Amino acid sequence: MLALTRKTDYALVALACLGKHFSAAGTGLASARKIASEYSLPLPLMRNVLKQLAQAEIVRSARGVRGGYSLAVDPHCLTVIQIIDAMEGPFRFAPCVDGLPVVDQVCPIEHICPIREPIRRLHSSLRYFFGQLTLADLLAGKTQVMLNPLTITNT
Amino acid sequence: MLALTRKTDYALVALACLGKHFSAAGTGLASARKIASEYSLPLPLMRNVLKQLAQAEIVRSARGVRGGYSLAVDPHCLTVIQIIDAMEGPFRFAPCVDGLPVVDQVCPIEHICPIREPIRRLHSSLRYFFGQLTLADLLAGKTQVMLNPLTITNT
DNA sequence: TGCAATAGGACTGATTTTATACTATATATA
DNA sequence: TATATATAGTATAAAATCAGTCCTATTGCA
Repeated sequence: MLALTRKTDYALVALACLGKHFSAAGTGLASARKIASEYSLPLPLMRNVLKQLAQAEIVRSARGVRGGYSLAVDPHCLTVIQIIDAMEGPFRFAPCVDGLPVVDQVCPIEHICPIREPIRRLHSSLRYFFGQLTLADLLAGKTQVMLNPLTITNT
Repeated sequence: MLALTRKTDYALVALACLGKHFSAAGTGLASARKIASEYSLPLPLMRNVLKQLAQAEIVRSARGVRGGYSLAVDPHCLTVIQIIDAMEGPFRFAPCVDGLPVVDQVCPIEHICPIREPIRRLHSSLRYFFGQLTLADLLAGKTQVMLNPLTITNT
């Protein structure tokens, strides 16, 4: 299904929450419990999501009683593709897209596949698009993100 | 996972195959067996894929000995979103996107969700993008499809 | 120093995707 | 008209992914 998973969804919520209170001083610590309750999301799930984001070094974690998570990077530098990659594994538009971890193996019919090139281009375009889009863009409430009417040029 | 399923992948291959031989006269009949063997894809799968495309009236079917499938619509009019919708159910960028069949129910926190609006906009943008993109675009080997550098306008 | 609150890691159950099989129906052709 | 070949529909099994739970380790604080 060409859709984000629920975990990625939760990750965006959590990061949006942490991002709101972000400053250069590195403030904005919040526990999984706090975030989950603030948005009425299941706590165990939110825990897993934040753990995964910590492993990807998108958030920093602090253990212990007054522990929690905080953004490890500036929201202007954190792109949606990084978040997707962290939560779902490397983004791929289709099963057959080349790039690091191809699902099974190399496509056995790549030399005659009629959709290989178009798929490859769409993959690149989408990856570029989500690689440009930052958490800060999402956070700016008045931000209108738009894909321009697509350009089709004969080259 | 933000990716097309394998079935959609196969559907694109099949449609590309049928589209190559498309003409106003409505030629280009090919059986599931022929398409599967031409691209070394599992026959039972290709059967299911074509059945689904037939139910969505994207291809026409002809039973019997010299039967098979042919495109039911001009490749210039068949959009990628139609193909995705037919194979995977209505496209949605995230689980929480509104539009017809929301996954479970209405989002219980929509009034405070920090990512609702951005997600909604991305969903619309992507849907528009894939709704503009036709099979003919994919088929034209020299077609370069590009998302323009995204535009962020403060409104 | 014990307790309560926190993150970390491993594990399990549920859902979706992928793939196959079987039966029924239609149809061209020998 | 018998037969071979095709789609239509339905059911089901296997695999992969996703969603959710449980237990352990760490740490601040009374």
